[in-house]
Amino acid sequence: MSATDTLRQQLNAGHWFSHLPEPLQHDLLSQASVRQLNAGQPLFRRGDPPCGLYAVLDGAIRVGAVSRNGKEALLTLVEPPYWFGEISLFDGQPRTHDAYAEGPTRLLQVPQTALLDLLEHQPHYWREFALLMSQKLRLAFIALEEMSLLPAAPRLARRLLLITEGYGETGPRRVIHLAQEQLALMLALSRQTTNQILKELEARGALRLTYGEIEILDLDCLRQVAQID
Amino acid sequence: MSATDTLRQQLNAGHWFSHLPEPLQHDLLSQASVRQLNAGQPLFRRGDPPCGLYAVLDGAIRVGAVSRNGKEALLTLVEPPYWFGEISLFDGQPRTHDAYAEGPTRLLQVPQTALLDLLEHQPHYWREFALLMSQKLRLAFIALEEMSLLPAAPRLARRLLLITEGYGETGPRRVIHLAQEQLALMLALSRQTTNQILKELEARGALRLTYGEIEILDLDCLRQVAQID
DNA sequence: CTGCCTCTGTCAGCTAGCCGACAAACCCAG
DNA sequence: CTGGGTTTGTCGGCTAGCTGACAGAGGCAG
Repeated sequence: MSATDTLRQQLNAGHWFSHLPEPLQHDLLSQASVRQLNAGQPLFRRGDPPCGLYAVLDGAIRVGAVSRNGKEALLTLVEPPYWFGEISLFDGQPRTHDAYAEGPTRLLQVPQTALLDLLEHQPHYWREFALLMSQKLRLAFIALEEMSLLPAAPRLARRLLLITEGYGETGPRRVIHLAQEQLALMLALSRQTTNQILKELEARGALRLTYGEIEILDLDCLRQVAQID
Repeated sequence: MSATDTLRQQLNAGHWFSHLPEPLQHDLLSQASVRQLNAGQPLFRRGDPPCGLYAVLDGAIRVGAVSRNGKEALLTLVEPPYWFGEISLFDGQPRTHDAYAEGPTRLLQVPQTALLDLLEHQPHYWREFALLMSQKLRLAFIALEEMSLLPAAPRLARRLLLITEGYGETGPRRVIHLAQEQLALMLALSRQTTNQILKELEARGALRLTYGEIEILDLDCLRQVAQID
């Protein structure tokens, strides 16, 4: 099997890519190059000019921002085989977030110019890329709403459900590899509060906590907490 | 001057529409119809099927959602000449929010089918509509981040700045017609806290409060509070 | 095996912002 | 100009979640 075939197989695990028209899949792969990042290495920062579209192949990318008083907000942890970086493709404006590697990470990059060339000749593909944006906009709206309407516990439960389902992109994952601190940053909670809620969920049998990992045991229990507690 | 010319003039006050290619402006207007809503009348609800793209001509549309325990989150108040409703155009999925008229409201509606027909023949226009989405995604990201990183006062100040600048779509407005309760719902603050912060800003001379209105007096003062307080 | 670093678990304060309550001001329809 | 609905202004008490601190446990490099 060729290297490209391996890539394609890996990427097909994600809904977005696997539902693209075959010619577009081919074009994307033929323009893409693989990049390797070391742990903690930055990919881009807020304010950087557009540099293209990315897919995570191995490892993970932290997408977030740091306020000037040092507090960090983690928007999300992008895991294989999720695509990201499309906003700047559309409006040509600078990056909205910092992105850096969480652990050693392998990425696929499709450069901005190659994409724009492709779209010049195949303008109907704009819609496919916009689909990526619509997914994220829906997720952002949900997050925004939960932030104002829900207390900590159900919010955390919902996020865990989203993560196990790969944010709707992939099949379910039972084990989430994620430090509690990271989860806290995503939910705008303190590490301590996060730990307390997780412990409570563990006591209820919804999940099991181990070092650097959360294992989901009982989806229904989690859903119950996620509704209105 | 014809009715269509009046419309066009009104819509050209917004950046998005005024920067569209002239033929697209024409097509949009020729497919559009004007709708009148009474105060409080719903336009669509969360979960409704796609029904097209809208522009506010007069009045305003409340976009938000109500949780099952009755708490309300107001995402935004859409004012002339802002366009909205484009997510469902791209993914064909149900509406993400409830939308209803705040006071008597005049809308322009371009039906979903007409848009899809148009885009069938002019696929490069997909990008123009995606631009609307990218604006909203950027705003949503900013809101999410501020929610987790900033305390109440600077968050409120920033929102006021955004509103006076028409969220980047129009020129500045000195007087904001908005009840404090609405503002509170947008910021996920209580009405009382919102009032307290506004009073403080008034004492500093940043603004003046009257019944149902906020008049911005000193942008620099507001910016200062908006940074890190 | 050892030492160091990261991550988890758990305290005991503390405080920002919530909630309920109520009075005053404003607006508008009859 | 009157009366009822809406919006603003302001209290005081309450509590969810933050902060800081520290001990223990797991992982890993040498």
